[in-house]
Amino acid sequence: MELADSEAAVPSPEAPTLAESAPAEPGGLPGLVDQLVPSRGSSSRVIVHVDLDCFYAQVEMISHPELKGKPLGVFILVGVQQKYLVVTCNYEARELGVKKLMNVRDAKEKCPQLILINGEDLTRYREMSYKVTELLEEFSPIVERLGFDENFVDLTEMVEKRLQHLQSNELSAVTVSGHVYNNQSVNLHDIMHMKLLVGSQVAAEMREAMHNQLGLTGCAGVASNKLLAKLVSGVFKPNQQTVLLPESCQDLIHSLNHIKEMPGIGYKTAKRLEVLGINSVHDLQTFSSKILEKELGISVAQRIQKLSFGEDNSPVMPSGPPQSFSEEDSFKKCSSEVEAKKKIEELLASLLNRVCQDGRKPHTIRLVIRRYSSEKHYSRESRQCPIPSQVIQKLGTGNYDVMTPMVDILMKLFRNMVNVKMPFHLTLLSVCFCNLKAQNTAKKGLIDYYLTPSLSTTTHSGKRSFKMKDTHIED
DNA sequence: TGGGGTTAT
DNA sequence: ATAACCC
Repeated sequence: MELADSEAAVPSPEAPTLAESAPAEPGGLPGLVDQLVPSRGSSSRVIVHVDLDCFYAQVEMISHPELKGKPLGVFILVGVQQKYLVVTCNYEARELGVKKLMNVRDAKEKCPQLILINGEDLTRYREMSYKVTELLEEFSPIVERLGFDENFVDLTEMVEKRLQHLQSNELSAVTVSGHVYNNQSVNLHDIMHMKLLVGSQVAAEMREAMHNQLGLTGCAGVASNKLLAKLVSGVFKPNQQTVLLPESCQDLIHSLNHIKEMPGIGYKTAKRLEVLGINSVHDLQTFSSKILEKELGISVAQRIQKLSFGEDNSPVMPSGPPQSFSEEDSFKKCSSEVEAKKKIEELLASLLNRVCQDGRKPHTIRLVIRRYSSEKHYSRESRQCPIPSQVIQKLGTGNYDVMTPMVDILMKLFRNMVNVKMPFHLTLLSVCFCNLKAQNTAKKGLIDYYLTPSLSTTTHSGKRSFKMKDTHIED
């Protein structure tokens, strides 16, 4: 069976096969390779998904080495009922019956010796998370973050280079590192098999480096696209890795018990599919494309139906530095402007620290609220506006008071959303800095003006012209 | 269920 | 500005 990847069906001229790109000189890849290359031509990729084991718990065990070997849970305060939940725990705790998202009461009952750590402050988790990403970027710069504890890396180029440097007699000595999904046997004459095996070796090197340099363990999955790499990385846990060979692709996706388990099909889409009688991967594969497009729109329909076949042509997008910084606080009730201002000031203070460390400067600020509603309607409202250029410039520079003007702006945004003369009941406040730019203060506006006049935020006369989506803040 | 993030519309 | 997705 050919690789069930949509791009494989369309050989692209700019993506030469291994044979075409191999050096013609002796000692490169000799004639043997010609036999190895599939007649179709192939732009098949090798992707690894790296997934840290119970990340927060691992970070805590590094911070508190005396806790190693003991059952450990990380908890946060949640919900309108203000109860504590264990968001993650180490494997010692799991063996004693503690589960993720378990109420702290139940967890303590099951496991009285459980040690609990407050996981509210994400700072150390965030820092360690970026150390992992940076370590992976040393292998290949194409690294995409997914949350704090997962990364995708596109290994295609690396793997092809490694294969090219092998002598023909070494080719048959290539072995897999870790598990092969389904225990499928490897065909040493299949070029994609060889690429994936080399991918599994790189994955092992990555896990080894994470362990040696950062003291972290995790899983890895190697496959021909992101979807499959992610699905296969979870097959053997913890601290193990698995490679998927193309012939076992259908087995892997049919191992899902419900479409909701398919990454990319979230709560809403799953609910709408259920109404249509679609529950399993097979249901989705065989459902009428036309009807699905009518129900979900052509874009979502085509994307998720491809996912159901294990096809995913989405590229690994290098994440680079974060595109936004935000801090939230949720609570039972906030019903006065003074109270809101206090909370906003707290959020802002920590954000300013983070933004200062980053070095880049945010050009937009956003305030997010959630209003109390008896329905479970989980809906947030937000207002954003540009940060005045004078305030931006003072951002990194020590002790000028940047809090006051910022709080001022935020309170204007607040009053734009909330009629403070009427009673209100909020359950969440969040402040977000986005539209980050390398601090290039002087000429940037001018360049922007020439390149994209309609999007420029600064005119030569110095007046502001806001984008439509930014709310004007005036007195 | 929170406290983060991203992209698409 | 919101809604969907991910963790």
